[in-house]
Amino acid sequence: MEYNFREIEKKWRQNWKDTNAYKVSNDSPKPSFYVLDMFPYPSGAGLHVGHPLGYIASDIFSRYKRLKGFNVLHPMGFDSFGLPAEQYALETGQHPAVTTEKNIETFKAQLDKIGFCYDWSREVRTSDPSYYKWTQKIFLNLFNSYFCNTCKQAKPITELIEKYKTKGGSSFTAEEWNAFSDTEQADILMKRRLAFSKFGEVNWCEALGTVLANDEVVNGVSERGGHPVEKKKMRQWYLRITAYADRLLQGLETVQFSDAMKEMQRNWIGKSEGAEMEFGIRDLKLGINVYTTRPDTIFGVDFLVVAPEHPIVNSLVSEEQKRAIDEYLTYVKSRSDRERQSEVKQITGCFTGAYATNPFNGKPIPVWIAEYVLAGYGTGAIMAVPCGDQRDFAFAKHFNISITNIIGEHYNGEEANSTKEATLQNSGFLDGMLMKDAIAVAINKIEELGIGKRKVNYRMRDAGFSRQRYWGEPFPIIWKDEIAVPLAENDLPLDLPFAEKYGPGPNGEGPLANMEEWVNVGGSLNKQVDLTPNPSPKERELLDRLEEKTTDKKAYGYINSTPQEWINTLAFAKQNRHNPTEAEDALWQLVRNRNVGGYKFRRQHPVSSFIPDFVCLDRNLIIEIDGGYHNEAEQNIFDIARENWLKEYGFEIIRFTNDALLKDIANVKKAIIEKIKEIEEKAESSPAPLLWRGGGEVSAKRETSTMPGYAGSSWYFLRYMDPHNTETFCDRQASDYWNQVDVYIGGTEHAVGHLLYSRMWTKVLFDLGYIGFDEPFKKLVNQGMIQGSSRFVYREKGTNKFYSRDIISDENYFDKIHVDVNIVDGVELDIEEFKKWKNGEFLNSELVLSDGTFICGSEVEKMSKSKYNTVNPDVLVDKYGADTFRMYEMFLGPVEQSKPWDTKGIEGVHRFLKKLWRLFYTDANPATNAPGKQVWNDEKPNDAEYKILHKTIKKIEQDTENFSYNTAVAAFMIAVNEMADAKCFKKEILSQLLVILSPYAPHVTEELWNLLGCDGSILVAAYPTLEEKYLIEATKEYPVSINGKMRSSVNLPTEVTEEEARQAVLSTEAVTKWLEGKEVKKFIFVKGRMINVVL
RNA sequence: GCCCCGGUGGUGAAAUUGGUAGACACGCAGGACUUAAAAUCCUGUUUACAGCAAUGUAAGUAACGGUUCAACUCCGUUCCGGGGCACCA
Repeated sequence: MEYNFREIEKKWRQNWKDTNAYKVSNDSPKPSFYVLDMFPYPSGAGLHVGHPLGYIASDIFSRYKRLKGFNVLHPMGFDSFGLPAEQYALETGQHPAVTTEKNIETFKAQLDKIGFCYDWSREVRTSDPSYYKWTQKIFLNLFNSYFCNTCKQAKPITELIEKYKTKGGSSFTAEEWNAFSDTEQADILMKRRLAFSKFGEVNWCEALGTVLANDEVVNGVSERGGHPVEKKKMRQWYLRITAYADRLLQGLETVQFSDAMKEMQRNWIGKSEGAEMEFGIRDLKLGINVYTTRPDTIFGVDFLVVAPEHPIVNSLVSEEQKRAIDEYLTYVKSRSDRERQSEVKQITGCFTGAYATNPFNGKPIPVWIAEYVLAGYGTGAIMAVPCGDQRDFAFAKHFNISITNIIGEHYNGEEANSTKEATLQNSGFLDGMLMKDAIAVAINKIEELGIGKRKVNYRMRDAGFSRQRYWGEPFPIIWKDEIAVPLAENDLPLDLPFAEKYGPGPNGEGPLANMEEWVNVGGSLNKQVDLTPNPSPKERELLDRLEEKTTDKKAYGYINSTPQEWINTLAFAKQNRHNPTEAEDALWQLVRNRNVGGYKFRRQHPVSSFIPDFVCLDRNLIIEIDGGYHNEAEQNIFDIARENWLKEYGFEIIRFTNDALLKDIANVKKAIIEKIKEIEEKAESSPAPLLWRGGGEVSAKRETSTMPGYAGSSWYFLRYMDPHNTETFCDRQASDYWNQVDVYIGGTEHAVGHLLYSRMWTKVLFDLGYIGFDEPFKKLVNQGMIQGSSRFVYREKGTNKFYSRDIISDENYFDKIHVDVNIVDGVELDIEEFKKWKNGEFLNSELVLSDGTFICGSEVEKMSKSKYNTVNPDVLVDKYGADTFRMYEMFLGPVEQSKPWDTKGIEGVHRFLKKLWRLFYTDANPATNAPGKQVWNDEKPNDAEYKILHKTIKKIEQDTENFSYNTAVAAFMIAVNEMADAKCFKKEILSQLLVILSPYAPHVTEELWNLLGCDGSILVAAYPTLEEKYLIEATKEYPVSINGKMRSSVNLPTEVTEEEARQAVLSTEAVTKWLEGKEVKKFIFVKGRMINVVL
């Protein structure tokens, strides 16, 4: 009888399947334990040996915990929405649902071969409607929630609406709120929702006609095809993860992640504390807000720098600098993100001509613009302190700006010094203070003077949540006019419609936009949402008046002729708003926030089918800003006709030319105020009878984006707890029972993506009361990457001759070609296989050998099919069995460590299992055909044998708890070696050894367990209890050092006293030799450890 | 540039609170069994020097320095490798 792993493993896998051995119940008196793997994306390539590393580690831990008496949840599923399937569909026309299904089957078959203890009845797939129904539901929870800034948690948006209705908001009263139209209210609410929509920049690839995700853009060109990619503003969905920045930081204190992982998350969140303060601009009634973390350096400010994109720039530029600034702005616009990033060290900038005033010493400070200041961080403007900041220093040197030194000798004139330890000089009221102390003093002063305030900034941005893609969750959102209307819960799931083509839609929309029937819900919409317009009281009044006046609305031009036209008008207006001309922006800066006359102005706001540049609805005033083309005769006629229409609606119109406005904005302001006064004095200043809403047939469109890959993975760990629930995503009882994931195993590549998003979703669900914990993962273990070890053959350039690596002196004369690692033994090429490889591509090549062998070159690279360095676990499992494969992967080294794969050592582990087998049965003798015999027996073990066992139990427990599996495997080897040496074949010992080994090698241990005649399955055996009494030693071999160097050893009773030890040691021969003629200065005795004699 | 994590035999790697550096394997060398091969078993394997040998002496955990009776382990400086962030004020 011998270790026939193929039969054994097949037999037990079937048995475990038949008996539902891995099925886990939510109803158990045992304590719960949750071990989770990061679920895989089912790619077409299948598994390579790198994938199972983490799965094996978690499987061992699950089995161990189970033996220890826990009810262990250890599920697996698939992150099955995503880009590769869609790209594959684009190329081959195969539907992603089909390829995904196929890939999952392959994955499961491969995983099953390795013998994992997953409860497959709990499998989830993110692309399954029964799963994404709940992804959509949670999205709606996010959509219908806001972040309360006082209680720092998510709350239902209905509470906010109630507050607005009764108490108003920060910039409007309750009355005003109630008078707002639906659109206005929706816009305000959108600014608070946790999942929200706004215009944002996306990567637009004109050549591909599509929007690309960040990871599809490499160095400014598309990953596929290498086409240029530009930034484009489009409506996008976002998650307001910034609201949770602080809690995401604090939560890190409560979880066991590696320091590196925590650090990465902290960096990503990028919290910085400082102050925001205003610098007044001379001769202009303007101020520039800057953000700084070093207010202590305020007296060292030599210039201000504003981001080129900052809206204030236009108002700052002086007449003399206008040309230069325009040129610089043109230059900045011409620069791609790629250039800006790759040429960081290149210093560019331009002086605006404006001067700010240092509020503390009145010093004039030149204001510059430069691309090194980012519009998106802080206020988009900085105070530059060249003596303390290297970038500011380089800038000052480059443009010859004089540098003020406020840190004395700490500044050497050669480079900036960002120390906080210097004593301040030339710093007014801060003089003589240590910089780190001065920070608080300066902030207090700033607040006292009312020129600024303490401010915390985060580098993290809100997370983009929409993709112009097909293979993802559709948004349960319908756009009614400009308002996002959520689907009702019982209309979920909103199924992803079946697609036959996967090309992009119009205007940068995703493939779904091409499916008109699906997109246009219009009149066909019945139960989903009430799409009847709900006019505000003011609108209602206007509508009524209009109804009285006319029966033919279209004749009056009051409304668009079709709903579609109206929607187009709205969209067009929105687009205009986001692409203002220079002059428009300047005027907007002037009139926004009720800055002029206290009236609210809107820009690019539809009035019927017209979109005036600016409109004040309160005073029926329209402001038009004309570019040069308005001088042309044809345009002039149109302008007049349009004015007449608008006048008929009751509007007054004033016009300015671009140039006039930019030249003298103060004058423009005066003109507007005068006009308003004029209107106010008129008797008939009643509001204009206008409509800003479409009429006629009810119409709406579905959101055509889909959710990103991380949507489904942000909450999947909850679904495993209660996977078949049709009432809710996870029953509260189930999540209370299983609670947090106790151990989560996966790679570091998700450090700032998945791990942050799932932490945020957990916090939101916690805030809303759906679950009882606000961190999803208690402990995170990062498995290392298994790299590939590539092999190369070298072909002389321009020939068909290959040379063995060791006879090549200069690689430059050769083409280096990847060769399949599976046809190379170590570095020696299997020449026969090589000739057959790639359908005989190298059949006629000449190989120049050295000493009869052909040696390959080698290099460690990422494991990938294209590098021919992948090793398929199936092959190894076939050859050595799953138990050997599992143990070998663990034996390779610490789980967290990355290492190149090397199949060589697997023999050693396989030998170990065979040796284990021989403790039970001898091998059959093929020569004599004599079968192997049973060697195990029922004899009572002796103390020495108990000692081997319990020593091992102790070590395995420690190592397993610490995920130190490589040393655990070594401990098993030691145990088996010792038992073999001691001829310990006793059932009592062996059966316990099997139990502790079973998490590592489940198949062979189950077989032997049964052969021993033990009860039931080893999967549910009791973990042996450690009995310390067998480990107590009567004597100990104490190492003896002389002056710290190991010289000898002495056998002493364990409970020896120092004095006894001293006498014993000093009288041993080996020691007396060293003592000759010297005096013992010190005798160090560490009980149970060692002895050191100092001479 | 900044922030993490590493650096130990020919190779993968071990080493509780500082306490016998190299466990356990791979590979290699030699041997046993065998007609032979496979399988299995045994011995040796950090380096240098001395010795037939057991063994002894010296050096040794990237480099240098420090703390300590004692340092792979703690501290400082430098070098190398891996990962992350990258104009974040």
